[in-house]
Amino acid sequence: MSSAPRTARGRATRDRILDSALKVFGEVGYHDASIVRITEGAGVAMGTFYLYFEGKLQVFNELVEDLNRRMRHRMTQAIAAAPNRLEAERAGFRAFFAFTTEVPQLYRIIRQAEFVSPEAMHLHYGRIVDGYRKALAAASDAGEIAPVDPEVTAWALMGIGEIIGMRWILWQEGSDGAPPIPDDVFEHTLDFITRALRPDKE
Amino acid sequence: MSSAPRTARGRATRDRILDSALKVFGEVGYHDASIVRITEGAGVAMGTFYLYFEGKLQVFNELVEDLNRRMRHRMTQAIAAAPNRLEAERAGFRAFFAFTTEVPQLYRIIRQAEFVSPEAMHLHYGRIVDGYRKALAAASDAGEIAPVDPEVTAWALMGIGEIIGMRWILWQEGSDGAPPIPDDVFEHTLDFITRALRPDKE
Amino acid sequence: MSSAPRTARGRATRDRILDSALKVFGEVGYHDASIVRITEGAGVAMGTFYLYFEGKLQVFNELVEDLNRRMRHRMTQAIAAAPNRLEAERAGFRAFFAFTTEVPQLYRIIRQAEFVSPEAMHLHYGRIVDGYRKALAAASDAGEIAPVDPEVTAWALMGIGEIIGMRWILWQEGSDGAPPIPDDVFEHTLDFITRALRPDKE
Amino acid sequence: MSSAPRTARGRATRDRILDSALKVFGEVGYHDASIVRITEGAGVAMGTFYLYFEGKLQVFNELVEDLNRRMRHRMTQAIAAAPNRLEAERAGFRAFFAFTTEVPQLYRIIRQAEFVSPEAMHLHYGRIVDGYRKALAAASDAGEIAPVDPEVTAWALMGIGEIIGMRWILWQEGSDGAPPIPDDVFEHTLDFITRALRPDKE
DNA sequence: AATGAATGAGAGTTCATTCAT
DNA sequence: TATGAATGAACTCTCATTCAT
Repeated sequence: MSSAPRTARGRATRDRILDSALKVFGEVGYHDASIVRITEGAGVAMGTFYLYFEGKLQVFNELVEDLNRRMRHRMTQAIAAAPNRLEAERAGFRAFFAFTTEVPQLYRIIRQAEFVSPEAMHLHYGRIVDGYRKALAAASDAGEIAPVDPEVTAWALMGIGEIIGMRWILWQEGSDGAPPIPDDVFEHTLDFITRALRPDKE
Repeated sequence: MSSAPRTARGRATRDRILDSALKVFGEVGYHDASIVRITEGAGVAMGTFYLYFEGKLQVFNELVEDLNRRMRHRMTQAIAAAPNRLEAERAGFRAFFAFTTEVPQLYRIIRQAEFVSPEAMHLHYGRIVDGYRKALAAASDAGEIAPVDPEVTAWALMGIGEIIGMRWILWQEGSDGAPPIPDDVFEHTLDFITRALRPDKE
Repeated sequence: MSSAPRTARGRATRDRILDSALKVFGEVGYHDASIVRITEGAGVAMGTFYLYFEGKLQVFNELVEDLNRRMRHRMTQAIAAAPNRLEAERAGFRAFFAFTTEVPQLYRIIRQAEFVSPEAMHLHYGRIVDGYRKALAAASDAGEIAPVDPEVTAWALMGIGEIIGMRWILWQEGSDGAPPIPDDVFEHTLDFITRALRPDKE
Repeated sequence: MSSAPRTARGRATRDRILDSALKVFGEVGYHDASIVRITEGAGVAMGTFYLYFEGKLQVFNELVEDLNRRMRHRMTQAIAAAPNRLEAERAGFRAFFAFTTEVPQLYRIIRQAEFVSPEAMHLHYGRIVDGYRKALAAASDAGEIAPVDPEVTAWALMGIGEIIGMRWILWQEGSDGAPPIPDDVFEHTLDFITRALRPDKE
């Protein structure tokens, strides 16, 4: 039976396992990620894994949850000071790409979740869209952006971010980690988004 | 050793296996799809599978290849008569959504390919982008659309199609198949794309 | 998934596994009986086990069922010609001890069932008692034996058979199998039973 | 290394572990009884177990030993005042059933011992039979009972007690413990025994 | 062309036991 | 005296693939 760590040592061990799981899931995928490989990466014995996690699936779900939270946190922080929606988009995408340069596994983990843990996946997208939709609705009402449908637009923007990041961050990943998104790609992406969102000139 | 079917009967068997594989991969995913399940679905014995395919991975690759070809064919056909790029986008997206309503598994199969067969995945996206990029470059040069970066724009559009279709086709899938995309979602999506692409008023 | 054998070869393999399971369960007990050991004893690979059985527990249950059926069959046959209940007891016990000399594992398997598969155990005892009770009730009514309570008496007789057989057959087991029950033990046992059952002299 | 408790506190801890072990072994059986579960039941940490016991097997043996001693003590006490063997049987069975109503686990523990610790099991049955045999031999010589074979008779009586108690005490066990044996079952059982033992009328 | 019995490496998971604290 | 984190051997079970028929 897994249980929460009761000591500082236990907490550290648990974190090392979670870190290792992120790397292994990101590298070889859920199915080819074996518990041994995860624990070896964490420098502990196999049984130790089960002191802290109920099983392979639970650690995966926890990872998705964790990444989602951290990602949204980073984006929220980045957006805070933006004077309007278009600036907010720029800051938000900047933050998103920066985050996934640090944790390129995010793309892979989410896409895997389709079969591994659909609930986790729906939660992930759902949480992002929820916030996005409200912000877009407000901006649309305020005339900061064109009168778009907030729901569809939120999904479209999310789809753009995902595929661009996948193409220019994840797929460029080398042994020394993922590169930042090229400046021109970022600008072209924002051009696209800006055109799609900016209010029509009267 | 697998080999090409020499008789009509053989061809039919092979097709039934491929059909079954599409269903099973789409339903439970590559890893949980067992050869027995695929062959049972095709109404043949397990050994028969290996008469026509070299293994599980090969059948997956063939499936991706096949879906990609059929999808592009449908889109090309649909676009043929379009008078300009914006109309072509409308027709192309219409065709794409129609195709994936028939074969919603496409979304799942492609997203799985990330780990199952990265080459197949890159080929899939690559082929689509290649055509897209050229068309966008031409349209951009011709002033039919705004002066966008063809590569980034192609990816962005693909990302939109994928996520919108996933959300409103795949995820709405019931026991009687996937529904067509709702009209308003389709229109909102095309509003978004149109705004992003239409040339600036001078 | 396990399934019934479809060919003669399959049937033979299944039987060999069942035989081996009986030996191994009887020798080291359910928990220390590993599937590998069972399959090695049957001369097949581990995976073969799962072609014919759903798991370790299922094979155990099947074994209990099988032993119970065979045992009751042997006893029923032996009793058939008995002129009265006391003779039937003699013939029945004779047959029971003969059977368990051939299959001394019976004692061990049943006693294990307490934890391994209580349902199987209840079924085992239940089936025996059912028949016994009816026979005793009839004999009691007919005045062939004393006016005993059939239920309690059935259990008592069963308890006697089990413990005497365990003591003088199972525990005497050597490498060359279990010995028959010593004649005097058998006679003493039947003396005891006879006294307990015979009608009071008027 | 385990060692005898040196303080009153240690003694109490040890007893709590033993109590918990009895419950757990009785409930889920030796193999499914985990040390954690036993220690949790005793309200101590896992490591504490090994301060007082050498291992799982040792605690099991100690339990068998303990139960055997307590059971025989209760029966000896109960029999002490009996005027003859038949009365002694009545008192002894009464005490046995009373004891196992308090500790129904006894049945389960003994039957498990077959594989867990054959020595413990033989010792258990051996000790009971030893006393029984002598008493029966004496009673037989004295003409208090029929001229039975003491050894076989001792085992037969033990077998009766075990199976009747199992059927009407252990198997009736509810969440609030085991019920006493029903009066009529007790009387029928003693009828059976009495008939089997009473001296022939001359 | 088709079958399905057989294989065995490899997976996730459990748990008695040790030992540093 | 007591703790609980850590270990790793051993377990049951799965399934892609082979091959005799």
